[in-house]
Amino acid sequence: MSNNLSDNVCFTLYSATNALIRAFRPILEAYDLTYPQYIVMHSLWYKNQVSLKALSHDTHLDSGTLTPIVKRLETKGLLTRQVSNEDERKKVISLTEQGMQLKTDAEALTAKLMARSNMSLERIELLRELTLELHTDLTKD
Amino acid sequence: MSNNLSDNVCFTLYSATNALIRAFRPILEAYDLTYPQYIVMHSLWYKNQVSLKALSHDTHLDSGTLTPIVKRLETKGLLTRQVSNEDERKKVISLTEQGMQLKTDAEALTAKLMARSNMSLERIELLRELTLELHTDLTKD
DNA sequence: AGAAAATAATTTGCGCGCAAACTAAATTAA
DNA sequence: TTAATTTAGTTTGCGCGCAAATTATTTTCT
Repeated sequence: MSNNLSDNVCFTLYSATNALIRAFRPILEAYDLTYPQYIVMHSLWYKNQVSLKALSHDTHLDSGTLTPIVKRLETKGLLTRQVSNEDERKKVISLTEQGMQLKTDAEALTAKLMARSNMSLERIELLRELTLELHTDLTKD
Repeated sequence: MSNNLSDNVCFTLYSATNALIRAFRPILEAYDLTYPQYIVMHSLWYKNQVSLKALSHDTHLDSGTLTPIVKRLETKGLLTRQVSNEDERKKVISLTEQGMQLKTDAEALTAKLMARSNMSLERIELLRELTLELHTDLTKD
């Protein structure tokens, strides 16, 4: 029977994620990005010229969440949105030259941030596996 | 060198937390609570009649986040906010009878939710320890 | 071909999460 | 004692996160 909030895995997961995004904020500010925007850029560095639907699949973010994020990145000049030729419902999201140039600098930010924590690489990798497993479990029905 | 988003512990942590809150939503809807509101109630079931400052410490939530959450819980009749007698800057947050009655039903919700995942109790406990460690690491300076 | 259903993206509404600015009360310093 | 500083809580502004409603296009059915 758990009474203290920290005995509760949901609470510790929730708190750790908030703390992580908070820790990311000042680092990402140098690139004028929020964490969700960084996720989108990261996804595009790996796989460019995708539809919003595909980007939603890759980032695990809702299309209603993604539309305004992508618009803001467009305003910053990091990507473009063009109506697809084959299917006019779709939009093709493509990195600009400027958006691609961010990659070199920004791609290693995660390692930089995690290095600040005192966790060992083994425990970080374990955390990665467990959160991936939980996400898979929770989204598979 | 990681390229795929799922290779990134920050991303898996972030996605798992979003999925968890999404999974919680329909369960908590029966109690007319959001997940952060549930955290506040849980904290008060454990330690009642606290200031906003103390509640902020216990829940790891910002005072600017907490004020509107607590106000909504007050509107629902689950708690009251009274100016402290000793220090008029402080407000004493107290559960109402209705707020206390929720406890019995709602306290076991986490277990109910986690049971839906296929993770073993050992791995859930490991995840709890790792996220607690990460949170401690990230908030200790 | 024309109607019905499905799909892609946007919009709307609401509740966070938090930095920053603000108000009011208490404490400390001069 | 009164001025300066600190502390508790609220407000404001912005960007999510997501369910639900909406618009536009494509596919499927008859």
